[in-house]
Amino acid sequence: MGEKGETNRQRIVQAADDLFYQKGYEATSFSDIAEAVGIARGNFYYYFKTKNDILVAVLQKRRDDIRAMLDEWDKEYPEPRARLKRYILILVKSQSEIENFGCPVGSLCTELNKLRHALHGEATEMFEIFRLWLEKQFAGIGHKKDAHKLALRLMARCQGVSLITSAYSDVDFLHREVEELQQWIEGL
Amino acid sequence: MGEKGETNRQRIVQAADDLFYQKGYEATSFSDIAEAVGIARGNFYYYFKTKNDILVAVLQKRRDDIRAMLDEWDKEYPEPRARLKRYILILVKSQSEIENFGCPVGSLCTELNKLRHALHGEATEMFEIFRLWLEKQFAGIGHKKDAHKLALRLMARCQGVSLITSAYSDVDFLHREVEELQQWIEGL
DNA sequence: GTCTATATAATGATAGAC
DNA sequence: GTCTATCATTATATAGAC
Repeated sequence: MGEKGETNRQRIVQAADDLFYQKGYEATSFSDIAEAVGIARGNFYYYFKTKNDILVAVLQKRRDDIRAMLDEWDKEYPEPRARLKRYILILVKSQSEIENFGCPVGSLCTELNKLRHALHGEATEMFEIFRLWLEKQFAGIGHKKDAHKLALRLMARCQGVSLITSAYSDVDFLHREVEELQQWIEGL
Repeated sequence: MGEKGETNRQRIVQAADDLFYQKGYEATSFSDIAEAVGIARGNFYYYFKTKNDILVAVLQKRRDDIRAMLDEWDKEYPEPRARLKRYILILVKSQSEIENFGCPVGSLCTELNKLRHALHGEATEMFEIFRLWLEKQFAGIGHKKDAHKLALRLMARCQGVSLITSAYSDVDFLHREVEELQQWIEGL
């Protein structure tokens, strides 16, 4: 595997990642991905044998991306409360994507769950990475006992905001809820 | 259109409704629906010409079902606060379906939005029916000015609970959040 | 590593006998 | 109203030339 090959493989995974998010897993075909990357369908199978293999790679990449993002936040924000507020701020920073396609984590988990897909557990792992990180931050502001409950609640509230925002294409709602969530964290 | 025809048509719509919820719209084929009803694929087209036509009928039925349910609640619960608490109680009453497939309204809206489907607006109409009804109840307990904001917030929170519950298959989380939501309504 | 076929199955959809 | 047969298209997937 030389440099060129690695790069092309990465391009395929990135294109699949985007399309699974924007169109959904089922609705995305090999042709869609191949077209987005600019390679022939046949060549496609040199990198991935099945659609399942691509999903494995996409989920792996997403988990890596999430871990890298949380590491960045840990460096940038020393205070646990500031980290919690940064988490909520994803909604604002990704508002246009959320308005169009909802949350990439939540919508993929929902779809794979309905498909009774073998990789549903790997998708939920994305939530788990966030949850464990959020628990640490809640514990850090003196809610060690409630950390689990609060972490799940915060994720759920952000999921709800994402879903309603995309259903209504209403970013004003998103901003109102982010404000309220920030105040909630502030007051804990 | 005789009685038998009406009944068979209703059976098709009911089967499609269930399958769109449990498997998703894209993942459900004509064969799936025909098999569930117990009729041949060919006969199927006597009732619906396109998959789009079935979705129209399913969305129509869902909206009718929601309106009928809210009318029932209006009769059963005279107090607006009791009505709001009844709304939240859907989560508990449908807990096993939610654990397996999430919220039928939210997940269909998300999928049709990603597909850039022409009927996405009709799906969001389901949320609108709930929202208008919730607004009335919030206004009825003295939150006329905040009614819009609170209605959307309550729907979003229930969506978040449904999504996390299904991702984790964690009905304990659902019960904890329902308890918290009931207290929130109680304290308003 | 990349391409052009091509195999195979399933999909949405139609025609027409009964 | 119901069925069988069939079509066109698209999907995943493979073989093999270059």
